[in-house]
Amino acid sequence: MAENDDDGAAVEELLGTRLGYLLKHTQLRLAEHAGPALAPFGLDARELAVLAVLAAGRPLSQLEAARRLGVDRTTMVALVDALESKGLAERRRSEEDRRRNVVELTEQGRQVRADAEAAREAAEREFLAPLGEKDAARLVTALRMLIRTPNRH
Amino acid sequence: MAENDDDGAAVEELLGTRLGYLLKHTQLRLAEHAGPALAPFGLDARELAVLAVLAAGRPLSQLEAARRLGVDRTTMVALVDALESKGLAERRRSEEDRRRNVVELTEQGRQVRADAEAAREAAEREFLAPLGEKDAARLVTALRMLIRTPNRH
DNA sequence: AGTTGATCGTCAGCACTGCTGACTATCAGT
DNA sequence: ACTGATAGTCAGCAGTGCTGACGATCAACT
Repeated sequence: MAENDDDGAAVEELLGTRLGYLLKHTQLRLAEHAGPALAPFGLDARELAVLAVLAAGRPLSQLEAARRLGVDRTTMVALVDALESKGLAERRRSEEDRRRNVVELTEQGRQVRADAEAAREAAEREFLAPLGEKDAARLVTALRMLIRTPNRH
Repeated sequence: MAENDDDGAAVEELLGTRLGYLLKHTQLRLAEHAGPALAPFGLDARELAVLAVLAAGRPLSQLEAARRLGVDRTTMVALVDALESKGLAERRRSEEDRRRNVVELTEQGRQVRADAEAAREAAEREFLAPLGEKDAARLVTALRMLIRTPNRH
């Protein structure tokens, strides 16, 4: 082959410092890893995140849940649709403000959430394992900081 | 407001350990930051990555370029279309293997690539600044390792 | 009461990305 | 010449994320 040895190394050097590339492919790898872990529960990561937000405190309206997840309110419609059709959550008209749909987990939803969360955590730990505990923690901290830091244009 | 103080803190604790959430939102923040930096060149990050791969070594076929970037070959068609229409790259039928389109940068392409790369690097440095040099380097190393590590299912 | 402006949920529709499948042209081996 | 594989192209589909519109509802003001 004319394909010499530069393939791996060159790509490494070219793209290995591109933050966008690194983030994107890390995400892809994580999805490959975590997807199968959640499949048995009939959930994907986004749906599980919604369950987690709903299970956290007092019942939330769709918009509140959307804001906490950083998704659009129109996206949340489909998300809640999915959870409702799976019997994991229920919409209920708010009595105080009848514009709002209060979304609450069903008993099954609570159960599935707990089990799926455990599976997700295990999958993430496994995914991060090659870094070692200290570096894994540093990675999480770093990402959190980058997200929180306001954009100074 | 009934919205108490739990908002920020609760989300932090709930989602701040979700690797998928962190990666996704870090990417969003980066895009917000780097997008404007590349806009003056009429490029987005993906197109610039293609330019970088093409400028790296000997001329590549579309498929080779696609493989190095980790994109689909059908996606590369549109990517090269865009670069060609901007006068930054040119397709040329390979003489050795007439199935292949060798893609080469134009002089303008080389120029734009160099300038845009500098802008991208500056934007990324700025984006990573809150971490400090050491932690920024650690982040890059960690992501690289996660990508390279084979998925052990 | 009536009016106005905002908010929440919903839907239709658009854009972008990433894929599959089919097709043509070409190559390599038989 | 025949076969199987490969490169590029295109049409089409699915997922995601948005905008714009709409009806219902609320809050404030007249």
